[in-house]
This record gives sequence, C-alpha cells and structure tokens, in this order.
Amino acid sequence: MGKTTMADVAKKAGVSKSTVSQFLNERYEYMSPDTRIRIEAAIDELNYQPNYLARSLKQKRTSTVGIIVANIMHQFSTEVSRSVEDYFNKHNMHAIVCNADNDPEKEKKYIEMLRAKQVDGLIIFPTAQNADIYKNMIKEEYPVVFMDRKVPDLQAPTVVSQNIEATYSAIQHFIDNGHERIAIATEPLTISPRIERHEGYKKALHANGIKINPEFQISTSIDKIKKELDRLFQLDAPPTAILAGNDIVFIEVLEFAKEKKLEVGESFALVVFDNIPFAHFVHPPVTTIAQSAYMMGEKAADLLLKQINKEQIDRHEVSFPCELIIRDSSKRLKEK
Amino acid sequence: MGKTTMADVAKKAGVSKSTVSQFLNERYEYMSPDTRIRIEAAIDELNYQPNYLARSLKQKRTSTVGIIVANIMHQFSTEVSRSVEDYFNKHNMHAIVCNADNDPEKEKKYIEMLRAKQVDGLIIFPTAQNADIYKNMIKEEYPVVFMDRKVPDLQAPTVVSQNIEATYSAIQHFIDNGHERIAIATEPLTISPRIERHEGYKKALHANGIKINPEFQISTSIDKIKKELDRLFQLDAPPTAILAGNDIVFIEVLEFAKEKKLEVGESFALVVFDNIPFAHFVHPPVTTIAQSAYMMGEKAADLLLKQINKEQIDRHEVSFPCELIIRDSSKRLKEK
DNA sequence: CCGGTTTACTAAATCGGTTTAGTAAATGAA
DNA sequence: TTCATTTACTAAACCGATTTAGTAAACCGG
Repeated sequence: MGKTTMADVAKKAGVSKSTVSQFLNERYEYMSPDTRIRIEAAIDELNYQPNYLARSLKQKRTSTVGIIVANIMHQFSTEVSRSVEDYFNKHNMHAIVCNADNDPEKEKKYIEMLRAKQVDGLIIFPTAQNADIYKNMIKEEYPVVFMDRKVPDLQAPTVVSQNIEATYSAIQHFIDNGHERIAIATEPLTISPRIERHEGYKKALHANGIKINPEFQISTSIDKIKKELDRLFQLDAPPTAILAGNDIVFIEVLEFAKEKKLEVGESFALVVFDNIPFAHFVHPPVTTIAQSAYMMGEKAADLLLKQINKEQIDRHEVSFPCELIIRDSSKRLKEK
Repeated sequence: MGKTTMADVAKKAGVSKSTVSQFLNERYEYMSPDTRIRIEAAIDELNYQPNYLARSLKQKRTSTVGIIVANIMHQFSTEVSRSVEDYFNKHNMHAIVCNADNDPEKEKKYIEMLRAKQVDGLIIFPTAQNADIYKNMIKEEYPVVFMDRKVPDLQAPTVVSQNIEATYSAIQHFIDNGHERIAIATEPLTISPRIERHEGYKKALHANGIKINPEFQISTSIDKIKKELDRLFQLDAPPTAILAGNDIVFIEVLEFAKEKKLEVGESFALVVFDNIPFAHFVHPPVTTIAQSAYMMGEKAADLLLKQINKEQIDRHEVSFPCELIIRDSSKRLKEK
C-alpha cells in the first residue's frame, strides 16, 4: 500500500479533497468547526504528510532557492551560504547549496539541474565562463543574484566586496610599517575580485610613490604558487611583505614558509584576504581582511526574494566594505 | 507567456506529447528517424527544459537523497557529505545537505521537509533524540542510513567508526610515551561515539594497570570545556596528556592553552580525535585520529542506494577503522 | 414567504510530465 | 489475397496537490 494522500484523508473525514486542501492552507473560513475537527483527526490517524511536489507543480513555486558556490573550500562561500540559508528559513523557504568546484561545466550542470527542479531563484558565485547562460537567465527575467564576482557586460544584480579599497588599505598598512618591497599573490586573473585586488595593490604603491615591480605580482594557479614564491625569495631584493589573495593562497604561503624554514611575521610580513577561522592559532596570529560575508548573504537573499516576488530592484552592483584586522603577522619592518 | 512545456514541443514538432516523452527518455525504437530529428529541432528552437517536478510526481522518485548532518562545523561531516555527493552524482542522482545544528527540533523539521519533497532516501547523523521518528521510518521501510552515531534500540543500517579501538590506541600511544596522568575531554555523553571514546580510554588505562581518575574525564558542553580544563590544571597532579574528543573540543583546548600560556606539546601532550585541516600548521603539528570519512560516505551511500532499489541489505552496523597520525604534539614525556 | 445573501461545502479542471492501452498503416508470410 | 505482425505513432489516464466555478441549504430582511 502506498503513502496516504489527500484523497485518503478526504474519504476518512467524509469530505472532498478541496476541503482538506483548504484546511491544510489554513483557510478555515471555508468550513464548519465540526468538519475541521474531523479533518484534523483523519490527518492524525492516517499520519498524513502532504506531497510538496504536487503542490509545487500546481503552484508553480517550490519555495526553494539554489546557491551555487564556485569553491566550497573558501570560508567566505560557507559564511555567505549560511547567511542566505538563515534568511530564507526566516521566510519559510529552503536553500540548496551546490559546489561548482570552479568548473564551468559543473556550474552549467547545476544551473540546469536546479532550474529543472524549478527552484524559485539562484544565487551564483559565477565562474564567469558561462556568459550565454547568465545572459539568458537575465533575459528571461529568471530571478538571479551574482555574488562576489562581477560578470563582464551583464547588467545583473550583483553583491561584491570593495576589493580595491580593501587591498589599498592593506598595502598602505604595510607601507606605514616601513615596507617597500611588497608582493601580492593570487590565483589567475580570470575573475573580478582578483583583478581588483591587483588594482588596489598597484594604486596604493603608486599613491605612495613606490615603483611597481611586476616581478612582485604573482597570479597563477594554486599548484604553482609555491614555485613563484620561491622565485621571489631567490631575488637579490626579495619582498619583505606579502598579501595573500585568499585563504587558499594563504595555505600555500604557509607551506612555502614551512618548507623554506622562513618565519611568518619575521622573515616577511603577511596579510591574508579572507577571514581565517584559525587566524589566531597559527603562529603568529595572522592579519586578515575580513569581508562582510553575513551582510552580503543577507543582501543577496533580499535581492533574490524581491525578484521572486516580482518587486522591482536595481539591476547593478551593491558593494560592501571589508575590515582590516591587524594581528601579529604584519608587524613593523625591522631590518632594512 | 509561461515556460515552454512538452505540449509546446509536441505541437511544434507535429507529434503527440507521448512521443516527445519517449524521445526525452531515449526510447528511440518508438519513432522514425525523421520524427526524432523534428523533435530535436523543436526542443532546440524553443529552448525547452523539462520540468522535473512533473516527472518526479508521476514516477514517484526524485533521484535525490538528503543528508542531515548534526553539525556542519565538523570537518568529518563535510568530508562524508562530499563523498556521498560524489557517489550519487556517479549514479545520476543528487544529494541535498542540511545542517541540524545539533538541535533535535531542527533535525525533525529537516526530516519532514525532505520527505515532503519526496527525496528517495536519507543519510542521517542522528541527534538520537527523535527515536519515534527514526523508528517510524524503519517501520515504513523508508530508505535510511544512520551515520557516525548508533541509535539505541533500533535495528537500522548504520555506518560508524571503531571509536573504542581508535581511542584505545591513542591512549596506548600516550602510555608508551611515558604518560600516566591522561585526561579525555568530550562533549556530553549523549551519543554513542562520545560514550565509546570514554570507554576506549578506560579500557586502555585498565589494560596498562593505571588507576582511572574520574576527575580526568571531562564530558561537558563546549562552553564549559575551558572551565573544566582549568580545574584539571589546578590539581596538585595535573594531567600530562589530553585526548580532545573532536575538532571542536580541540579549538577549546587551544584557546585554553593560549589563555593560560601553556605550550601544547610541552606543557601537555595532545591527541585530537578527527582530522584537522590545519593540523600541520598549528604549532606544534598536532597528532590526530583520522576517521575513514570518504569510505564511510561511500558505504552509507551504497547502503542507501541498495534500499532505494529494493535490494536486501543487512540492517545493522558497519564499522570502519581509524588511523592514528602521529605528529609533534604527543611527544615523549620529559619530566615526571 | 419571497428573493437575495451567506455558509459550507464539492466537482472538475489544472499543473507538466509518464505510461498504458490502443490503432492505423505498412510489411510479410502462406 | 489474406491474416498476422511490426512500425510508428496517439489518446487518455494518472501522479497528488490547488483552485475556480458552482450548488444546495440555511438564514434573513421586508
């Protein structure tokens, strides 16, 4: 015998399916107290659980949204996802998180899958490699919000960090502490945050009259970061300070330091873009640039829900400031 | 104008819905090559995407399973989830991860939500507080696999670690390194892994003829761990070694050490139950007990899929060994 | 006590697919 | 040439809800 359906409840309570449906949707005006009690009893007795699929099919809404993160290993993605989930739970909706693993193919697959499942909207950390798909969603007016990364040539609601300003202030902090040979290491410049972080870097050096040394700008894939760092430290004048472009690059820097027996904070100063949960346990405690992950998640969720509810919203970027949290790894330069 | 449906495609291709459905399900024997091409063209032209809700409603399967983790902050849960996802993706199915946040109410809500969404089965890290619900699912023969924690009095497929043996070997390692005053710290003894870890602890001490000191057994909520540790270290004979019962307790131990200016590995030896991603960056590198997360995920997924496919499976526990990874934090005892 | 309103319902259509049973035309064997 | 089989489809029922339009009975004011 299959699961109990609304029809079973209706029969048991001696009413029609319609009335049971009204009951479930709490439209009690449409029935007598007596009927209401009988339906309640029947539901109880049969241990009836409604089938959301059927409901969603008819209502054309699933009360579910999708989140596609580019890389679940980033602390930032996790924090944003959590925030989005909280927001939607408050609004009696659900959020499904998928990990595109930085792979445009996977991203595409997930977008298609989630849309086939009829989720009401998507928050995407875009790989930015699926321009046609993004464009199409916008054209169809399917509810989407982009997060963290701007998609070129696309007028779409996007929530980002103020990367240029944040990087600028980190570099300024280095300079204020006497550093001049400052390096930056990020993954390849394929997405806007990385490009902007390099931009902020150059701007700060320039504003302080420090000549930009292209050798000090690393932008390569994770597996090559250590090799590049090695190259830097072979120079006659190696960097005295490094900005690690995100938490994953940070790990590489740590491993590099360990292998080469360099002391973070002693051999070179370090600032990391991104919050590190272990920031004050690693030795020494590391200076970080914290993004407003929770607020950004809320904002994105809010923009998405407004679209779902057919409210008008601005179709461009909203940016959030970052906070430089100074710990021991970026102390004043000792020797010149 | 709404989304394109199968009916639109059928009309455009000049065939019936049935034939389009056959096409989508790749049952090409049922149509001429000519028809096939016309349907293909129509789908393309209309940019048609099938609606999974409708399909699932009729087929009574969603090709989706749910994973309910007790606490997403545990590295172990994340690894297992990832493994389960990989497994189901290989089988053309999807996995949805939900976080019960150690809250039985949330767990209940998620079980109900996922079942209402008609997921084909569930993998649960149970809070063990919803016995009636678990029992009911087993009785209904709804596909479920429990993970990490045994539910008392329930004959259900369950995948767990060999906690007693693993803890035993960690304590033996301490003893072999000259420690006798060994403490264990876990969260409250409400679920089987914690109980078993205390059990393995006692067994190892007993086997080595060391008297068990109940004061050295901490089992309290996270926010009280530090207070208890403080109590321990106020003793005339404080512990020289500590086993942290999981990665979250580990953080507390680290914070405690930091606050009290104690040196991990010097002031006391430390082993952590659970893999720590930063294990070799914290100072000193910390000895851990690694669970076979990936294999456990695969096994659970396999047991679940078999149930979904109505294959017969054993309705009891499968246990996996752990590995003691010795690093610097559990070095030989120096002073007596 | 008559016509209109309110109350308390129900029947049937609908959502967008899948699936079953059936059919007309073409092919093939005797 | 005729009957059986195969080929290439289609109509309609179905999955389990929601929702719209409709109705019978009770109520009610004049």
